Amino acid sequence: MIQLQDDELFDILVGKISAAINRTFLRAFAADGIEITTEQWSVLACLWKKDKVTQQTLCSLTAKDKPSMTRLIDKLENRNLVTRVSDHNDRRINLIHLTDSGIALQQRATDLVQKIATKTLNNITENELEIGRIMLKKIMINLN
Amino acid sequence: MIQLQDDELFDILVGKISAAINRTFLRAFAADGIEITTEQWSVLACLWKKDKVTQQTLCSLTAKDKPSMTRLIDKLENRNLVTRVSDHNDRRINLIHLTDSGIALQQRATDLVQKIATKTLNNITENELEIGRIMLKKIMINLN
DNA sequence: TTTGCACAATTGTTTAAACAACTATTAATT
DNA sequence: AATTAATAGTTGTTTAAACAATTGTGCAAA
Repeated sequence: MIQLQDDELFDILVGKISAAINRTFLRAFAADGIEITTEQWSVLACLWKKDKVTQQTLCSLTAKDKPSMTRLIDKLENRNLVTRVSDHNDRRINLIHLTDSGIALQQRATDLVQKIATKTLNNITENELEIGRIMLKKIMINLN
Repeated sequence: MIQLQDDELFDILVGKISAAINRTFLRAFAADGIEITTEQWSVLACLWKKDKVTQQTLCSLTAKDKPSMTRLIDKLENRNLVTRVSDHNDRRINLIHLTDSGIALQQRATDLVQKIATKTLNNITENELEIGRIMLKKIMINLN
């Protein structure tokens, strides 16, 4: 029998960890004058890796639904970080392109995230990290 | 240098795991005719462990802020699962009491959560679970 | 061809969450 | 005793997220 209350899995479960990470992110970004939310960052992070993809692709990568993505892209477009470019072959599709500002943001944001990650993972051994990742991966698989 | 993108820590980070758990919970509860949200359950779970505590205590236990807790308690009170009882010694304080319905719900909800937990943790070894918990605990500490 | 189905994205609506500001009560300080 | 500070809880407002329903486009079978 698995003991759930009072432990760290419970914390995941009730979203404590992701909420804490979210807060940390927002504050760190704001402190650095980068005015984007964690969600917006997660989309940008996908684009920095691979640009000019459909909104649907971004949905899959970030596990958000389509309406959420539409509004996330709206905000990123308002801040002039991305643009919607209609696909010539299939007019249903918007390809999301990074703007120059969007591209320019990558280095600063990545540095900042790296700094947060380092702090967040402080004092965790290689082994713990590896096994922990395996556990999380299995959890994700079991949830689908 | 820690590789963040494309892995399971990234999934925590962007809230994928807690969102997935949240969805699973909501659906399982709804399917069983239990009309409470994951957040409401997390408060009830605290109360089933220790009843008649302040809202502030529940805030700490669930890592939510006071306004969120006020509204959570409002909903639980509307569904007749808890009541606010003013403390005689300190009238600022509400002690949150489980009602009979609130107490009665415990067994069903706990069974259901146990079932979800078992499914979610399927195929994860004792060792992975233990090390994973250590990792998550350290992450929580580092975030505070 | 046209009818139906599938897909990409959007809009509408409800519900939750976060931050700030406020009220009421108690404790501390002078 | 009077004033100030601190604590518990609430309310107001903004912002995000989830679900359902809709629009527009492309594809495939009758």
